[in-house]
Amino acid sequence: MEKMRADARRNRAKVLAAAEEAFALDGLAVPLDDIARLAGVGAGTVYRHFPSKEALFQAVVLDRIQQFAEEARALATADEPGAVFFDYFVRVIRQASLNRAICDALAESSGHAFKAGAGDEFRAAFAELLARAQAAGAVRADIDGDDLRALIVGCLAVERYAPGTEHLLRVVLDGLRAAAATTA
Amino acid sequence: MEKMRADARRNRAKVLAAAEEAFALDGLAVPLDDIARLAGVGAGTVYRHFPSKEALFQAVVLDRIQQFAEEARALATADEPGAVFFDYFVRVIRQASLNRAICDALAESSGHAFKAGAGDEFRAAFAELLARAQAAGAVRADIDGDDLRALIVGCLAVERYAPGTEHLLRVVLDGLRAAAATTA
DNA sequence: TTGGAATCGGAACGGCGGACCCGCTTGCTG
DNA sequence: CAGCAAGCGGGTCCGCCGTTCCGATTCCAA
Repeated sequence: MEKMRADARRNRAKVLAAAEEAFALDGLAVPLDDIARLAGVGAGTVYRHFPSKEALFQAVVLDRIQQFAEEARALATADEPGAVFFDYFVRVIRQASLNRAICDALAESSGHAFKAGAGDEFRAAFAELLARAQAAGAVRADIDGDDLRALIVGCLAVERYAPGTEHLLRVVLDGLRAAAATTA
Repeated sequence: MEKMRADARRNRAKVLAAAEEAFALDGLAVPLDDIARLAGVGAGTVYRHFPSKEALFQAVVLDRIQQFAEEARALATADEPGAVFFDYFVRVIRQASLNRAICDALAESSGHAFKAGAGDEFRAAFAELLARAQAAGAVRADIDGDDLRALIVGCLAVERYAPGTEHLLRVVLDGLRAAAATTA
């Protein structure tokens, strides 16, 4: 990895940058040729550095997901766990709706996507925030980490279907605040 | 349409039945060849009866959507508008999560899908139920018919991502019940 | 029964997109 | 500076899918 030829390293970086941009805009749907063209290289060069389109995608989103997880861990000891939880939830939704790559990554059926476990890290860290908020009585109790992830996917679908409708996010947030017993 | 040859009419019916089954299972993603095979006819026969795959899809879902609209109109004069609204909402979600075709139909960016206006009929009828529930104070006021459709799409995304998690639907329902001012 | 037209069915076409390969280029090393 | 291996690129193959075409078949009416 370190003893690559200089031009190879340069091209690898160009491909990563182009992929980040292209995936952010159109998600996994972007053709690999477009990424190659944007990077100013041939498709073969992309395959020299990454075994498949999927691998390239994961290389692009992995550190962003880890960033999310890191951020969540840093917030795990904060005061006001309720406010912290909701702020974080909103931030994740906002980031993801600006970046189709994150969207697709979160929406992929859990399991085969991040074998490195970045997805699990994220879910675990988020679940910790959730548990604290629940302990503080700020979030209903009948929800767990997996539910949270599903809700995020749902919010992203709403955002994609009707962009710029932030008040719908509030519906979900209020639903999370509600006591479980409210339901008929 | 009436003076078709007997076998033609029979084949048309077989295609419609096969399409209904296949679309219900896999949505628009199902290859047209599969539908033809399931119907026991050739692809050419499908195209004799429907100008495109999209047209076939609409022929399949159109009357179901209209059925929804009809049902909503029938409920528009019922007592207890709040309960009626929530029941209807849940029923739509349930039906759609059992039928990928309805799912895809509702998720398609509004506009080019049902030029006959079945989609608009549905939205209008649902909006009427919504307005009555809001007038009765059972649903928050900062929501309109389009928001509702977006929420449905979101709920369907949740259901598809994590099947069988009905309690997440309750989160949204409780969010709809909540007064708008609850949000920080 | 039979002629011919409507219908059938699946082979063929075209476009798209992911993966691979091979002749040419380029940069490292001695 | 020269030689060679690593790297490059895009042309190519392959599979998938919507659509079209046409020879074979079936139905209807005279």
